[in-house]
Amino acid sequence: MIKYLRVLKKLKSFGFSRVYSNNLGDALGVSPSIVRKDLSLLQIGGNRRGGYDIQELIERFNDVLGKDREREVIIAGCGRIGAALLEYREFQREGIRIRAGFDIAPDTVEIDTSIPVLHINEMPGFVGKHEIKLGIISVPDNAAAIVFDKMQAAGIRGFLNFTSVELKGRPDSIIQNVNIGLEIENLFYLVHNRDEDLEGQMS
Amino acid sequence: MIKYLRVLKKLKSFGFSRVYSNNLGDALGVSPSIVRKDLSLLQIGGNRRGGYDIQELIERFNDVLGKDREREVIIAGCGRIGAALLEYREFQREGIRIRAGFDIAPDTVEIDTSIPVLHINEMPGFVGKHEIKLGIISVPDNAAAIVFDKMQAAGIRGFLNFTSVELKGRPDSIIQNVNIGLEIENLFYLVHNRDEDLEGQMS
DNA sequence: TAGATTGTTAATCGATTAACAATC
DNA sequence: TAGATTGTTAATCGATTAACAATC
Repeated sequence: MIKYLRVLKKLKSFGFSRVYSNNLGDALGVSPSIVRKDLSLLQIGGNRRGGYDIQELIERFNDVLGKDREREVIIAGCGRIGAALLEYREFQREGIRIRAGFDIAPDTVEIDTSIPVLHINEMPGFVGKHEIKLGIISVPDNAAAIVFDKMQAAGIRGFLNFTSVELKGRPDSIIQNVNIGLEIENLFYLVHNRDEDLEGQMS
Repeated sequence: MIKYLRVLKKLKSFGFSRVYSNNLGDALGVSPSIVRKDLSLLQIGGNRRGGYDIQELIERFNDVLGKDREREVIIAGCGRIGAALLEYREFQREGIRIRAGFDIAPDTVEIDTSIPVLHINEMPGFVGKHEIKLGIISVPDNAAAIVFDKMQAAGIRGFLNFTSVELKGRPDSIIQNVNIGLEIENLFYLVHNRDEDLEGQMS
């Protein structure tokens, strides 16, 4: 999805103006068929000879992805990971704005940024007032469930969960897990069983 | 995969000794059929009346996942993210050991841990000497490719990539991407298009 | 026109699920 | 034995790929 946009922008910056399902697929690591299907799904027509117009694609993707809307997020838990995210430049570059960080001990958080760090109790009010819809959870595991509930009650509907707690939310909440420990465990497994070729099928 | 082990340990800590494909599936969020298939793939037999023996499953999973082997990893790039990972407790708890961090300016890295932070030039020697097979890449995007190449040349075969650069490696290297920006972008998209119900199919 | 690429349909593939005989 | 659960096969579902007519 967003990968399309990145590739398209890169292509544009290289001076291309049109692209074939073929090229796009290569760049994205998917088959041309999939590209064509995706694009027709977005109701973007190509030219049966000259491929697709890059500028047109970019505009349509910007539209679909809501790049023009306000894209704001808060962070709950400003420990090691949370603080690193507060200072993470990538976000600005992508047009994502971290409105605030929250912690039970905001005074102890030392970060080199102008983003305010407030007490967790102020979170619901802040979220309501600014109509924030997305939140990052980087609190200790044992606080995850409580903080999650509070965030949901405050109106947040999209969650990036850095804890290893499996959060169960309302049906209209979307939870994306980033479980670094699990990721590494899996890597160990894959690297060790690469050649042995045991069951490569299991999830 | 590793999730099985977590659930099984939890069940054990609750005092259970046997479990049904049914229960396990619920806990894992998959169907009983899948559990049965996975387990038979691992060549673990159950009892057609009493389900599976939890202890037996744990042992078998420990074996397959290589929990008993040395599980060591290095971190290249000790900036915001890298430093946070160096101090990340989850790893120890899971039996993963970070042997060292590497940076172009190791002196400037301030971390509250006994893990050594060395100059990136020492990385190949260190990796070779200790036979490290896994590495985390948390350098700036523009250094990603070079560092990746060096790591591969040094013998690392499993990578956790925190940059937004698409790394292309040898066929026997395994690269796992953790792209936080992309994750968030996707969340924005999902939250906004949840109800509108535009194409929920695209990758 | 001839050549090339789209848009779309049909075929393939793989993974999930249902179902049920085997059996503890 | 009767009841319940496994192990496995067949059916279903969805996603990917192949293929090709439409057409620029």
